[in-house]
Amino acid sequence: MAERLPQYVRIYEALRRRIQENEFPVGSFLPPEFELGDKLKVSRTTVRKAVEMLIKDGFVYVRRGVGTQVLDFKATQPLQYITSFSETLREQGFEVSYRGVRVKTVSAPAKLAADLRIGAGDKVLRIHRVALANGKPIAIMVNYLLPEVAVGIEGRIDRIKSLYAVLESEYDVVIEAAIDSISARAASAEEAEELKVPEGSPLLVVRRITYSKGSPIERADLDIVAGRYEYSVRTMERPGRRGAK
Amino acid sequence: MAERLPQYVRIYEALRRRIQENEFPVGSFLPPEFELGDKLKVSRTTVRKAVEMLIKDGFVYVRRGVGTQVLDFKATQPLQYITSFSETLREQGFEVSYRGVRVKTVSAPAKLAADLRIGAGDKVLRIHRVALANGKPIAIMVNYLLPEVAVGIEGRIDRIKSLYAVLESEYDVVIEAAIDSISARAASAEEAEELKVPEGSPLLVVRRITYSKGSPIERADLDIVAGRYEYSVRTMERPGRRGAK
DNA sequence: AAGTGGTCTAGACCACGAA
DNA sequence: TCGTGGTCTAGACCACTTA
Repeated sequence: MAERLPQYVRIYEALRRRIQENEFPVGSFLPPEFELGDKLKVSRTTVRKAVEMLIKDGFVYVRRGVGTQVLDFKATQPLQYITSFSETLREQGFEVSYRGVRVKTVSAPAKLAADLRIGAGDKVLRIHRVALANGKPIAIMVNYLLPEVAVGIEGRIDRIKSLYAVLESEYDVVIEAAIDSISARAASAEEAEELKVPEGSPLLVVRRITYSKGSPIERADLDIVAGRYEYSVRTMERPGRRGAK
Repeated sequence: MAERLPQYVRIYEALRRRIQENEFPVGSFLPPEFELGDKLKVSRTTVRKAVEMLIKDGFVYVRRGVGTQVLDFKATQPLQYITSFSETLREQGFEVSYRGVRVKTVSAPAKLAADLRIGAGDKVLRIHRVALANGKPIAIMVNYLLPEVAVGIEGRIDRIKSLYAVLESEYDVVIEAAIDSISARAASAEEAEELKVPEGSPLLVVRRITYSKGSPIERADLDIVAGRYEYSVRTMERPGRRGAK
């Protein structure tokens, strides 16, 4: 059971833990990079990779000539990673279940085909579900999967709690990136019926395309009852700027 | 007028340009890293920093033991950076203007104070505007600014096209990160009146906290008419994983 | 076996901020 | 002036893929 993680990841995790356990309180400075390198018996380059991860996750703020300062991470959660709708809800303490699961192989209409970079009319696996949080409808979820990605998944959809987790663990699919487009609209009569809300109720609409090995493998369409879910994301500045004037 | 950019940024820009100009077509491989280093007279480490930027922006996909392959970047736009609402609209070809600008110093209610990490009741500058795209109302924008951040900005709000651009260029404020929380709800009677839509129409609600030097400096509340704007974001996998089982 | 990217070293010099 | 982080070098060895 050897640790297979690179040193910089281990150092990142160690520093993060020490920050979270208040060994480095909010507002204090981390030891200088060369000193961390000496103590941990690694080069400064390796320390810097760990510090870069801390920056990306919002734990520290670095000022050249000054030092690396611990931020109030409790108020600045790291959220720039791919999030799963069902897992996010579970983390918030909801019991997530599904109702009305329908699986079908369908021909992709033009927009979907373009999103998945396949030909219009090509077959995709369509999984339609209503997600319930603590037994209450919260979203209509429709996933369109490339058929070759998860062969035979149709037969076990009912027992799946998180589609992404199953893809990663059972089908060796590593999801590397996702693009989410978020908008809002009013619920149609049909959607209102499925979600048990009045027709015309506002819905938060998330359309996600997930990528593995540089190519799209899935599109997910989520129609979420407004007020029961909030989508959060942390964005960062572009690197390599000079502020002239 | 010397270039003050680091070499890795220049190499990143050069590679990106060559990809976009089809010198490296979609699906082809970039030269190996050591070869790029030789040709450009830099170390492989520097080349790697440039390649990491290309990965983050979704231009290439790297496989160990194989090479660095060019992705279909036209379908996978880089969108993980802080975006300005008004600038995004302008890029889409809309003429953006504002109506009903109201500026006022107000006492922060509890939630706002917590978001900005100030005391409840402390003074903040409140800027309330209705944004118009091609003359048509598209969003109610309310910005709450820490008073010390942009002293005297009240008098020139009318002439400001992009708040963030003015903060960066005129007040030397560098916005380094932002956290957006996105939800949906129905328009109240008052909001409907301001936006010229029927009461109860769905709104896309974006609440953003912007950070400079590790601390919050502003909160923006956007209530956007549904269907006229789409929020897009690209998220990535966590680094440092091993898929056991 | 050969070739690729992934990690890491032990230095060096520069740019910036504070004293 | 001094100490910090920012950039960069010229190597080295490892892990993985393909043949």
